[in-house]
Amino acid sequence: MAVTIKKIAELAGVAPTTVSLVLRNSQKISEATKRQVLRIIEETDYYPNQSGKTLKQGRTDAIAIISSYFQNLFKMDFVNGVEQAIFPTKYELRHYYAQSGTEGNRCKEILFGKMADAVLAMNFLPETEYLEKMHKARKPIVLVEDTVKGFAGVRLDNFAASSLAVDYLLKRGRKRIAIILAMKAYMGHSFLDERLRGYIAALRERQLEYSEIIEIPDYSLESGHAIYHRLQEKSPRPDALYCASGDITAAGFLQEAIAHGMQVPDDIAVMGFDDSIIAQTTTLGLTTVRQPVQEMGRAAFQLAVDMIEGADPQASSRIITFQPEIIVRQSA
Amino acid sequence: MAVTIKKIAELAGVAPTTVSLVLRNSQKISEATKRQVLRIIEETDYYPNQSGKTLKQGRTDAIAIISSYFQNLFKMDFVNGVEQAIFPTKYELRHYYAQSGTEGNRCKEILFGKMADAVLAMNFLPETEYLEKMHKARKPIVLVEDTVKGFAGVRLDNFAASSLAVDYLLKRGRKRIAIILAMKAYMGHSFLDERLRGYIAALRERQLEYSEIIEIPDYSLESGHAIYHRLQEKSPRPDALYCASGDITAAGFLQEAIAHGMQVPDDIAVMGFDDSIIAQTTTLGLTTVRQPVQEMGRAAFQLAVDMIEGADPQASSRIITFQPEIIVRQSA
DNA sequence: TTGTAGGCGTTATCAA
DNA sequence: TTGATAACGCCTACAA
Repeated sequence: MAVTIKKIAELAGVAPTTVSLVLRNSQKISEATKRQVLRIIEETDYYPNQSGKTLKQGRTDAIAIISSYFQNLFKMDFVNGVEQAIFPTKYELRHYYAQSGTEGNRCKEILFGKMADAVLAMNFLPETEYLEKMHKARKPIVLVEDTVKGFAGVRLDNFAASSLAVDYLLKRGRKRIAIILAMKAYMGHSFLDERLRGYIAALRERQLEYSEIIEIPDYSLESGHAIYHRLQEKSPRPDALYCASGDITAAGFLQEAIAHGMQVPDDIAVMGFDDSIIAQTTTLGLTTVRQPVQEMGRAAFQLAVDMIEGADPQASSRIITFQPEIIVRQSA
Repeated sequence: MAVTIKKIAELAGVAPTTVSLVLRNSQKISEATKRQVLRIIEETDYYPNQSGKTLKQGRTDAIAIISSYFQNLFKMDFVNGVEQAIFPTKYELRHYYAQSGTEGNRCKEILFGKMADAVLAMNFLPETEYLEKMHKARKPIVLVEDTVKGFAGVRLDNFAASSLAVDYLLKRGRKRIAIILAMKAYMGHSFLDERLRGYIAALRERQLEYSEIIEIPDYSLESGHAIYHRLQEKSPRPDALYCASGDITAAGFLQEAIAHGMQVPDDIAVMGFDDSIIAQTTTLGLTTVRQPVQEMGRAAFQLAVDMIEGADPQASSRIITFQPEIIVRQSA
């Protein structure tokens, strides 16, 4: 049998209430009693049972992060940010995986089943109907990357990101800029559509005629390799590659292009997206569009807390937009 | 007020017990009643409160992962493995951060406070006294990377890893092999000591006279850059670098060395450690010593479950050792 | 300053 | 096949 508050009370010759108050360092308890009780607690390795507490208080002091993939670099950086922010607080982080398509249901399970006080929804977009229901039930949910007007979320200004990238490449004297997109763009991820629209708008604004959209199946290294071969079909060939599909694909392209004797950036300039650790460690430094992912994680956590604690009635519909930034290295 | 099992019972015109049985799909309940109850559950968005369940059952069905850093690539891959293994089970994963030095206490808090049924202890080594106490209390704890005889853990055969690396480099005709180590090696991480001992033993066995230990403060990219400059002081210079400090430092060295016109691997061969995503994405492919980190994560989870469920009395002292493997790319 | 009592939502036991 | 009751460990009134 585990040590409970009752046993501590018994051993210390006080009532359970007293122990409870001591644990929360109440002013109402005399120093002598406190010392006595704390000694017993120390000796018996007593730690309060969290379920009892949770059940009574009706809250878990936990934040859930739900995603339909296990781990990738974006998530790693994001979680890193969340953990930094969460550590000094009373909250803890719980990770839940949800198979693609079942995420909305998982959210309900977690929030209604009191498995967490708030949810950070990564990389998927629950139907608006769901979101409405959550709002009505006052269940805090923060959307990450893909956001919906009227619901809390953190996002990058992906439109601006593409403008930045195009402008930078033009300034570097490039004339034929191709954009690389992962197919997923067409599977309901509005933030990827936004990158495409930003690219098109930027070209139009600058009155450029050349445009080229290269689609790859996913944002893997292999898809990056494939870009090199896809390029051989194109005429005229682009002189710059804007890998809106992420740093990994850019790194993959670099490997294949350089292995085939291409000069980067002279023959072709290459820009990545994200500024993940990959962009920092490619042998030829990768110029990239940076998203402040850790900050986004911290902000998402803060937003969740604001919703939980209800301090700020605006929080539940606040969308925090982060600005991208070009990190210049050698590849462009 | 949230929907509870009582309310469902009331709406369905049955007793709470019945609802509980329906939820667990008991054979004892008639199909008609089941259907009726399930309809109500569906309609009301009822999900069982986990704290109630936990409190009653005395278990959380959660596994905790505790570490004294937020996220890095090893942890990312490891967690990935754990999540793959955990998903199809009833368990869930909770992440806890513990400030360096406070990890043991955090373990107690988590296990005695019923915050999780088992702990995966990453990257730190609780004192043996602590471990004994946990054993006595039958609290499952699995050590990751650094293990202690008599207590459950997963580890890499780091000694063999160094032998493999040295042998590979010798076979490639290298004569002067230096090992790179992060200072942390001397802060109580036996698995890093083991890499050093493996290196020394391998050199001795092959009767090589040259040996060189280069210490860097940490396993960051910048420390990798610094290696290049440290090399300038050495005479004779090594013709091979075994970065036991990890892929990131190897990638850093590659950047700096190539930027300064060195030829890799002709002037100097470079081997990384881990085979993280970094090793795959350096522009010049990084030859490296692979640890099967995801498998280690899966194994750690399984070991934890075996301990929780008590199916295998040996589990609580089982150490699972994984074998390293050389992944050949271009840098060595 | 400390103690008593009741209930949070669930499940296990036993009875019907 | 279903229902009543008690209990898990804690916290919050309220009483002493």
